Amino acid sequence: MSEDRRLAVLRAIVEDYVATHEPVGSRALVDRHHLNVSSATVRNDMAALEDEGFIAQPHTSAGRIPTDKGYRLFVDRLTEVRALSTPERRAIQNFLEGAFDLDEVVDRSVRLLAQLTRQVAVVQYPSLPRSSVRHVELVSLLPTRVMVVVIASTGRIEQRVVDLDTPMSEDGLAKVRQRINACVQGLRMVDVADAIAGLPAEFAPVERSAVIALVASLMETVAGQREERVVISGAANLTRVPSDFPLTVQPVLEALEEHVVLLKLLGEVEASEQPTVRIGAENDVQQLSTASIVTSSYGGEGQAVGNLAVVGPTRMDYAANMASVRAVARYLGRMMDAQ
Amino acid sequence: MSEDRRLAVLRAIVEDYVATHEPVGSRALVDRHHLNVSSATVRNDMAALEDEGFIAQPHTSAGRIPTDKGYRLFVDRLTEVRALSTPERRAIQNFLEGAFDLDEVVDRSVRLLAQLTRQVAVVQYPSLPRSSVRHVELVSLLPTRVMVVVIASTGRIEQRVVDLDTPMSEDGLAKVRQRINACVQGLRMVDVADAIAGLPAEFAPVERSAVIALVASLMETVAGQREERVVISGAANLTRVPSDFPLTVQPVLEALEEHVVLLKLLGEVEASEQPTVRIGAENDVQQLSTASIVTSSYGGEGQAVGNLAVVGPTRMDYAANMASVRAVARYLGRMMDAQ
DNA sequence: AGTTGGCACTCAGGAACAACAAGTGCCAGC
DNA sequence: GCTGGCACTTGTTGTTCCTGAGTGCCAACT
Repeated sequence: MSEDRRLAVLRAIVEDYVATHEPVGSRALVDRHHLNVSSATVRNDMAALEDEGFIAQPHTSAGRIPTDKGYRLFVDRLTEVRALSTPERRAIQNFLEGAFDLDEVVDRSVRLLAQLTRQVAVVQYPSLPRSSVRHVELVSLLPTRVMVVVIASTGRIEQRVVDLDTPMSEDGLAKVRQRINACVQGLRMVDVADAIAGLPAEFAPVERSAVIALVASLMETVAGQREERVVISGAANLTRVPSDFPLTVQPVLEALEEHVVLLKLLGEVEASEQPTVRIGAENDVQQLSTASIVTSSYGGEGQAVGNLAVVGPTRMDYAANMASVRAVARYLGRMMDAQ
Repeated sequence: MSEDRRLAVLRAIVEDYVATHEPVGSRALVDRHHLNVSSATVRNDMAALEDEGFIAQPHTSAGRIPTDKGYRLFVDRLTEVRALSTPERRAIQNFLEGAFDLDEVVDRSVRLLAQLTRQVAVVQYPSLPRSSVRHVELVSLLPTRVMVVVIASTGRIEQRVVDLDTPMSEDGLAKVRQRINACVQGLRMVDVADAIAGLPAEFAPVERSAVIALVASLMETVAGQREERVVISGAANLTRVPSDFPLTVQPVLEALEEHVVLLKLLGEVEASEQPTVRIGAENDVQQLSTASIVTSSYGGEGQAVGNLAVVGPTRMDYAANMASVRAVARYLGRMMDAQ
């Protein structure tokens, strides 16, 4: 009993099941794939695969379906992430390049990804702490009220209003603005706090308390206390599945509406630029134990600034989805630089 | 045959059907509501209501369900928008006031609305053309590249990058910034274009082309060519309906993902601060012909700057949803001012 | 006229049952 | 180690029959 053929059988089962969404039997298998053996032989292999836990039977007289473990083996050993075709890449690029600002880039990316994969797509905004400062702006709203605006290298804009206890003139504000920018421009967000900590000392005592307030507010902003933002698209794709999945569509949708859950989902995999796959119960979000997630980070110049993902049933086309995720992540990273 | 009783019967049918999601028969009706007549009498009334098109039978031997026309009559003549209870209002206010910036206000509003109504909620960002200018900022990225940032009175921030054909110094930029703000601060967006059209003429010829580019970019920004933004929440609520609705959940979800459709939906009703209801086929979006929409505009000081809506099956609790929509619209409008 | 009890009629939904088809496990033989 | 054959299991499909909720209509009552 050759080990190779057993793997080939597993691959065939996964492929067929993904295509048809129906348990696949030994007969159908030999018909559709040119394994040059009889159905009885395949049956023996299947029995072995079942013993090892790679496939399972929904009920005694039905075909087999892959288990999570089976998908895992499939992804690890039997899948090549194939590159997208040139026209496909062109389409992606054209679509993303039409965007004007960050909101639009992110919005288009997530929709594109949902469309390419026909699954639910999730894209995280560039994480503030992981990007750098392009410019800090101080806008005087009232003599004692200033809006602090931070423009990140990724194009993301963060703002916050501060009330000062002593009024500050436009000129004074200009001076502070100038000093702050001199200190922090180009710095990574995480380094900003240290860089400006000493600033208030430079100023005359009458201005100092106001400067302290401004600096504090800036620190808060770059600390990114505020929850990271994520957007999702393609929820409708969840409903487009045959009919037994609908039962599980509600918990999945609910989970996806919880930004906390989403961020956890995206956050777990810090590292790789290569797409990562988590299958069924492998991901810790209980409600998503019937779903698989393909994640990747994105970012310009090898520096990851955010993550994106595709969520779908475990019976998804892993190869295609990994390819799409990788492609969108790359172009998105490139856009971050270009902005 | 009293006209009043016929209306009472219709009301009872709507209420029961909304509660149970099952066709309601004459027997059940007299049991649950204290109409002091026999089921035979109610049957006569029902036959009349059916002739007039207010109710219908799914099949011969079943109870009646309201038609769109029936819901319409119910909403117009039989519904009082009851105010929310004080604790409810308090909860809303507390929840919304915790928000830091516009994104968070909008995000919280839409989630709140979805939670209150247990339907899908949609909130449009404050429309740029309908709000006014708080501040314009010009940020020099390179000598020949400037980011134009417009901060609206609602807290919304819009940005755009311009390439200049002649470089511009920081000082020059400061002068332009100062002049622009002097012209446009506090103006309504629609009036901005006129106000700055004459500006380039004030500047020396060497600077003029750059100023023209900046002014043009600012005009584009306030024109709001860029599509209006909307956010939705509560998609999971669509799946929480009994079981015959699932068939229609997909087109609804799809429609909701199309921002164009959403904006159309929200845009149709310009006017009233009072919640407006569109029932089933009354709204022109074909995919939503099995859904009802409760819309309202919101805005500070009687000035509408955006719309929000709740989308659900025609068999929704209109009174409650109208109350929630109105309440959230009010608080949201108040937040716009406060920011 | 308006209301009511009574009654025959309709029809969706469920239960019970048979026939069927797909698929399996296992075994003897090549 | 592979294969054909065969008995066995079980979900699916279709049929029939029954039940109950609900109706429409009519004759009688107020």
